[in-house]
Amino acid sequence: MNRILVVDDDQELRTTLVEVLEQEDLQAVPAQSADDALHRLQQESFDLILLDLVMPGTDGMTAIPLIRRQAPRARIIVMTAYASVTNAVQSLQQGADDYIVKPFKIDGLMLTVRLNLQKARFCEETDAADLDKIFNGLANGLRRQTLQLLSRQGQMRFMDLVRALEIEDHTKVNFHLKALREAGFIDQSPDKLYQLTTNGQRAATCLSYICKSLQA
Amino acid sequence: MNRILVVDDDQELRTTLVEVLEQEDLQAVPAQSADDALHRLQQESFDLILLDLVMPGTDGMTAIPLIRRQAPRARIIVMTAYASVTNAVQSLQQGADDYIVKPFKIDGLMLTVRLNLQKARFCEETDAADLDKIFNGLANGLRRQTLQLLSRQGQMRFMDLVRALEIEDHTKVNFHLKALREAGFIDQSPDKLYQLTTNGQRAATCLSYICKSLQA
DNA sequence: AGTCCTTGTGAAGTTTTCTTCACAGGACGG
DNA sequence: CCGTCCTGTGAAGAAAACTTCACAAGGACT
Repeated sequence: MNRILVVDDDQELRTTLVEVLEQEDLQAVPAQSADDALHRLQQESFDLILLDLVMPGTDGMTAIPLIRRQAPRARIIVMTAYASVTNAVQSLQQGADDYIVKPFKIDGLMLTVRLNLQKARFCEETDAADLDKIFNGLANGLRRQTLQLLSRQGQMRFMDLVRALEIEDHTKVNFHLKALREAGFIDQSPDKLYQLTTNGQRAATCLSYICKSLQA
Repeated sequence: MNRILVVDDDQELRTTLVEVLEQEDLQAVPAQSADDALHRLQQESFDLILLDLVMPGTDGMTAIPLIRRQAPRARIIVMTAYASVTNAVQSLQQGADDYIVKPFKIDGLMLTVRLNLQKARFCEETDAADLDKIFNGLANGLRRQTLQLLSRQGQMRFMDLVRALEIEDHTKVNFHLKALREAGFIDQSPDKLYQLTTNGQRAATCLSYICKSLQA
């Protein structure tokens, strides 16, 4: 069952939210302040956090990155009565995942909650196994170069790839291509051209992000 | 010099923006549509992209993830005359980095541009480590868990770490800690507490970024 | 002093990954 | 038809990564 942390200083709203969520078969825990929430996060884990922005003590905006650090996986949904474009942008830049404006209809909130839980679930599924695959794919220099090449060129023939990589022994390249194929990063078009799969593109994107950030 | 791509279907605004940016010692290139922009991104690279949302052809919102894919490291700033909280949230969820409302004062725009370029630069500076080292550090599941743990907890004693990882044989953990230490990702405080180094934090950030990008 | 727990080291052994080599079928030009 | 290049497979060996084991110094507690 999904666990939700409700952070709001307004006791009435807090308990209402908890009740509503529990009616929907979700496990909800109330927290009356950001510090209370952070404290609770140290002990238990949550899938989703409903966070009020305006609170006494540590305010919600400040709390977002702190929460994010304690619970990197959790979806953070900001709730606020003082909504503005600037404020919404800032919230998301701080690391929130969604933003809803008070007062809201219960239905609207539940939709948002469900949507975010679904995204979280999708993330979990892709998680452990895929991560290993990605890192295995990216663990080798030759494979990284291959992904980058294919990402840039789109499609390539085997020997062109070998020459672009400047490897004498083509079977060595073959070995790594096989590894990439088995990891689901590349496949071959009917005419034998190698190309990235969707997952491969994803991995290449990860890679290029890291690479670029490493170049001074 | 920083390179900026200005994507707007309004010719007048487009040229004005390019002029203003060039006056500020930035290299600006105009694009009249999302497709034009994507095409240009295939050939040249940009540090920052000013993107109008409402355009004929592929609209800006749709273009965001496509641009993001071509230029994972570029800062994307959305400009729109039809601003709303919902629209801003959606833009950022799609992968934009910032959002400004038309009409804007040139000063305000420049501030936003400068701020985003600075963030981009900061990102670049933060990673000076070696790619192989990062991937070696992240190649192993146990090491990834360790980095994440330390990133969340700050400092940990050896045996607490071992127990948190649920590994029976403490020497196994020791082996990987040594690897992480030699890779420069972790070190030990005088009282033997393990903690992330600056590079380790970078690696952990990379890791969590990758996790995140798997959700997208 | 004796007994645990913590925090290690180093070597031996195992597993995984990578490289190299030997070979082979198909395409294609001459 | 012959040689050559493309595209591949599979096995054997080398190298790297990982695990396990044996052991030990230093605290802490009794």
